[in-house]
Amino acid sequence: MYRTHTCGCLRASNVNETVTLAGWVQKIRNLGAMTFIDLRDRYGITQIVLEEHSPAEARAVACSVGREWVIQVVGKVIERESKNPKMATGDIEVAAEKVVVLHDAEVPPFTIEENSDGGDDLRMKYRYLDLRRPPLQRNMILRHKMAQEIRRFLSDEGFLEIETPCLVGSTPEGARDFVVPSRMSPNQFYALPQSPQTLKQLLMVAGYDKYFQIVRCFRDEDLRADRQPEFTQIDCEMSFVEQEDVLEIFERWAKHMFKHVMGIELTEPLRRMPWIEAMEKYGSDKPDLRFGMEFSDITDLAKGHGFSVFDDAEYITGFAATGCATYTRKQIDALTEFVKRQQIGAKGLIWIRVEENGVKSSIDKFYTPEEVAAMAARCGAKAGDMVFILCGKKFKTLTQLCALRLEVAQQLGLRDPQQFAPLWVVDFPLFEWDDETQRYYAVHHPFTAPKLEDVEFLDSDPGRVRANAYDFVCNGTEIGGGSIRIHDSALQAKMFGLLGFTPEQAQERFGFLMNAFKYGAPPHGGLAFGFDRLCSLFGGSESIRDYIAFPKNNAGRDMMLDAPGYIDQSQLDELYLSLVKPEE
RNA sequence: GGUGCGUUAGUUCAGCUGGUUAGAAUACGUGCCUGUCACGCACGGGGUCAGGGGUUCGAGUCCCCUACGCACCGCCA
Repeated sequence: MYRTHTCGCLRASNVNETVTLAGWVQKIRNLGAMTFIDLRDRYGITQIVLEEHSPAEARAVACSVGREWVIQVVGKVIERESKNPKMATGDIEVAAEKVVVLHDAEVPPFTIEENSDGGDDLRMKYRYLDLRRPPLQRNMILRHKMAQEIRRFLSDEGFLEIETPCLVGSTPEGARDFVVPSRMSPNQFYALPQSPQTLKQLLMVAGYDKYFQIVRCFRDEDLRADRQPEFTQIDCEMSFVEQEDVLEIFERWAKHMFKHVMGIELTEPLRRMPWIEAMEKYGSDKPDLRFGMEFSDITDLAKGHGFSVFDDAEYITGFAATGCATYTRKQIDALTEFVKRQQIGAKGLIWIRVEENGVKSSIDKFYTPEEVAAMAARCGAKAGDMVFILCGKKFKTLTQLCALRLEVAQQLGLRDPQQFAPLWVVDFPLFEWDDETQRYYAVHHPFTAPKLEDVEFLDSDPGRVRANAYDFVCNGTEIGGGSIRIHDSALQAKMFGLLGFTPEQAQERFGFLMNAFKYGAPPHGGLAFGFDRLCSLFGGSESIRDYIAFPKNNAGRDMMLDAPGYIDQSQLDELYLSLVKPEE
């Protein structure tokens, strides 16, 4: 037997027991005649002690080991002479009688401690060492616990966990597919699923009216801190439901997760915000509601006073930055530079400083103090606040102001990861017009059902049609989203037409789904949550990499495996593939 | 496809306006030490300043290119 106990479980009540422990050497403190070894496994650290009466062989072995060696220790649990209240096992130590080296170790490239000294890339290359560290272990445990709670809740609600394939057909629209060549079908390719969307709809046709799956999805797009090329979704679908049914059950699910994972009771119903309100008040379809600073449309107040910047703008909007009247010229200039950066692209920033005795602004020469004060009042500014205003094309301006709002909130320390502000964003538009290709695209996907009351505008004004689609948003992050699907063949055919598919193209690309519907499709809908994002939300980190055991780097590479990599010519031959030189 | 920041000891970093032999902390090695737990003390080894090119009497430092890393924009139905 390698061990009788873990390194985290021994307490004063175990004193006088003879135990066997095994683990990694965290630290050796050799005081000459005495040697202390901190022995670590994922359960904790136990101090091993050797002194001059310890067996000579054990002492010799103990003095020879280094950091991260794997050793086994047999010894007696004794009460410590000097206790360590900072350690769970701090009342006891194990007086070693025998020490066995199970494996030696090279000096690790970074310290395996709570706060490592290693940089990101080094820790990624030696991910198996990074995963030994307590913070990563806590993250993996959190992820496990969350998966357990997801399964418990959904299973109790009658959902069946059903697996769908990873080798599927390529879908032309949406994200780029990862493709897999087929040896048995020369020149043909599987694709890895971007999500099991159509498969779960087929499960609804098959009568499995409550389905879920914690499932890996693949998208060959550029990465971000919150985006990996392979990621995990909590994928759910239900039959015979309307939007209200889906929101109800997954609101209970969300509250279950907050309660059982985080210990947070959410008693109030979740706020539901129409998409247009989210855009106009927060400049985003995923608003951060941990703080206020909502936007107000001041177009009517600002236009027509001879200030050409405003007069030429389609939309003028601003918000009151709480307590920022004290901002210096330098700070305002820094924020102006921030909004003018290429990624944001605003032309400039207008400000109004609101104080007890009046207002001062960057547009004082175009407006009377009363007119400036009216704009500030519209934005809800109180004495001590600073109003920031942007103008231009409506949605572009709103998006720019959103970036500023989040930046100001960051500076004010309002984006507290311990605080949670979840909500539903509802009533998304069904279509989005693309200037470049001069056609409408589905905001969500082509199976999303329009709102019944908006169907009449499908032909006359597609941009006005709202979808039965909804997102679960928390702290400025989209955690999940879904929709009621179209289950009517005629409406689905019309949708494909509006999205620019000929009936033949629609049949070729989505025929398997439309054909299935012919055999009796129930009304259905569902949603999917980003499991990695949910983990990082609960865990309090910005990056989902911290919750994935073996993540990819910025360029989509696995730095530990050094993948992707080249394959043998024989493998290529077998797959009927030949390579071309990338362009220089 | 694009923007920004970064790359100096095993590691994390400092290195000013270009100027003698590139430093600190930590880690590592050796020795001493009977109650440490960030042990202490002493000594020691450790550098292609990411790579290449340029400017200059002289480049870790300035310029250009490349590679790599991180963040972001585009992209992500």
